[in-house]
Amino acid sequence: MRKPAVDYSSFTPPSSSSSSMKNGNGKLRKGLWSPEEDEKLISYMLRNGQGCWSDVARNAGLQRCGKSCRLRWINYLRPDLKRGAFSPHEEELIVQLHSLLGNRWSQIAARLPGRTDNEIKNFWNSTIKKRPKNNALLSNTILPSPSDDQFSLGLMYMQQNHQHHLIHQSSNNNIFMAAADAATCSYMDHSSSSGSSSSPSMVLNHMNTNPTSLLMSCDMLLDDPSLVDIYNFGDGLVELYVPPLETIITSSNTSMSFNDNNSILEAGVNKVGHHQQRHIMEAADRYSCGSDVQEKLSCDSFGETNIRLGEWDLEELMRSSETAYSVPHIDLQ
DNA sequence: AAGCACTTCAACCGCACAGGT
DNA sequence: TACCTGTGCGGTTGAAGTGCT
Repeated sequence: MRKPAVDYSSFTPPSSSSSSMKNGNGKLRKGLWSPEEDEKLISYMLRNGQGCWSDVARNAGLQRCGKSCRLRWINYLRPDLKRGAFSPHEEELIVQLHSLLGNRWSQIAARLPGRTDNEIKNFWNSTIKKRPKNNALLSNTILPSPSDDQFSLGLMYMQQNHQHHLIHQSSNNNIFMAAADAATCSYMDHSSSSGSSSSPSMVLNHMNTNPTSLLMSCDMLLDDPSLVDIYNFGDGLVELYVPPLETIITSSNTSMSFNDNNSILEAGVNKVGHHQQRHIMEAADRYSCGSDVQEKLSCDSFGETNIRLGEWDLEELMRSSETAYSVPHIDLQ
């Protein structure tokens, strides 16, 4: 049941006769999409781009709800989707990301360009989940933790030597994730610029449940010139690995403008450097706590700089992560 | 060839959240 | 403040494909 590639060259935008765009009797279709429906949606999206999905359904002449159109486009028709089986690297990445993020499929998918959350979710449920536990991980790091509780306990384990508290599923978790992401990104920069041979893995350290102290921890991580020491696996130091989202994005787009409408990215340099601050802001934005981070950083403006983001060798990271610390799997079932 | 069991994956459902009124 | 609408997410379902007997 491998999905076929979509041939966009065969789609010719229909002459936009508004009367032909109207729905018929108003009865919405369900179930599998026909090639004709696909063609209508693709043509409309290529001509008009994404707008209100209800309007898309209506204006494209589809007897579908907007939600269905969105799903079809995102999961199947989008031109930038990657087709075919998951590569071993993608597979390992999914396992590692799932060990950290749990069933946050959209966040996992965001780090796998061309893959959708639905695709990854299906892949996980049909393939990886069914493997014996000791085969679930290809080489390293944390065992998959299918529940959020396990995820939380894993984090608690990571922090126990610092007498920190359990990070539980709460609004604070977004900030934690932002800080964790930022720490990762910062490390990536640090590692690449210093030529460090340390494992390019994610550090979840000095993190706390309190959003403020968490952000301060993040600042500390980013400001500390001896950052690399954090990765030396001393007592209480735990290494995990999550690839920074933007480094993956830039594998296809080598530059990226931060002068968009996003006010968060208009922040500048104050307490931390450009690079580090950008990581925090981006991560914060991803985890919907941008205002908190912005307040914390109280920054100026990035200006209109197009920032070339660091390239990232996935294979190298995978090799390096073999040294990563393992967090015990805690089965709560 | 037919029937059955299993697998895959597209699509739906229900819920949460944000923004507008 | 309450309600409505749009959007996004994770869980689940069921149709279609595949393999085995």
